[in-house]
Amino acid sequence: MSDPHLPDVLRHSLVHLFAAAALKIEAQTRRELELLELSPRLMWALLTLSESGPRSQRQLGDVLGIDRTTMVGVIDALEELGLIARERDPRDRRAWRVVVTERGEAKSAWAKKMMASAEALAIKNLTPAQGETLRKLLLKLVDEDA
Amino acid sequence: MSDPHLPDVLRHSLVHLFAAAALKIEAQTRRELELLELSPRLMWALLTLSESGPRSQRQLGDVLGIDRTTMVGVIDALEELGLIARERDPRDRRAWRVVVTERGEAKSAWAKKMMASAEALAIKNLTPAQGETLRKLLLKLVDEDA
DNA sequence: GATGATAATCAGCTGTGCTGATTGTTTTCA
DNA sequence: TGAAAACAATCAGCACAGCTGATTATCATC
Repeated sequence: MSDPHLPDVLRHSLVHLFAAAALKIEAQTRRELELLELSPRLMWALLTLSESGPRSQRQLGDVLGIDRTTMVGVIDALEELGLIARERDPRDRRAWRVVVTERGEAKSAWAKKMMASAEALAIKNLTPAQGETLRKLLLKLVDEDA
Repeated sequence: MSDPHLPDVLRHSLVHLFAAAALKIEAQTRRELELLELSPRLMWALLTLSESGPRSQRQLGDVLGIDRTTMVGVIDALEELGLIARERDPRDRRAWRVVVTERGEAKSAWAKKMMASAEALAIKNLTPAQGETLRKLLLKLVDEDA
């Protein structure tokens, strides 16, 4: 799904257009994330925790669509960076309560700003109005099924 | 990047919206491709060959963004299905000339129709006008850089 | 004609995600 | 109450995809 002379049937297909658009924004995001020393996945986990409050690893994985066994490593990494902490959940001592540290909250705030600016940069050849239209259409397309 | 209760910052982000939209259409496409007994990748290769004429494996890989060593297997698979044939290129006997067989052309025609119907189904909660707007915005977003 | 580049291929490395088993804890319900 | 089932987290090891590097045959250069 790349560039040089892909035939029009494919170049104009929605499958390709979405994939290419996603790629473009992800590339921009990834570049900025390197400055924050976070992988996209770590950022998603951190932001979700920061926005939705403490969760067990299992719950967080369900929300993010990450396998339970893979989640272990993600949380390990965030903990090593001092961005989250594992606390025993007193109401269910099988589970960890994953909480965001002060440092994690600060990083999360930065990440949110960074996402906004990366988006703006990635769609800069659209007018602001077009950008809004695009977002609205995508939300409608993605949100519900019929 | 999944569903149940992703926080709004992420749910409304373009990164997520594009990824989710791509996923939705890919799922639809993949379902229909199973009837054609093709993987997405094989379809892309076949359609590209059919649209753009015979190519060497290397050229085809460049167009599709597929590694030369991976390309070998793709062409093997298509050949086994009788959809393409390897001919020696008389002007450069190092390279294969990959040509689409009659059967491959027939399959390719089906695949094109299938793509159109999968797209239509995937965006059926948009009006036709909205669908066109979306495609136009995506093309503008993706095509050139500035 | 010798040197370096190029197309296709293959063996084997690497990274990512998963299955299945284990440990400790909770829930269920006989 | 206490035995059986369910469940959170973890780990070891498998499976798969994509790639690096080497090999063979051919071409281009000079």
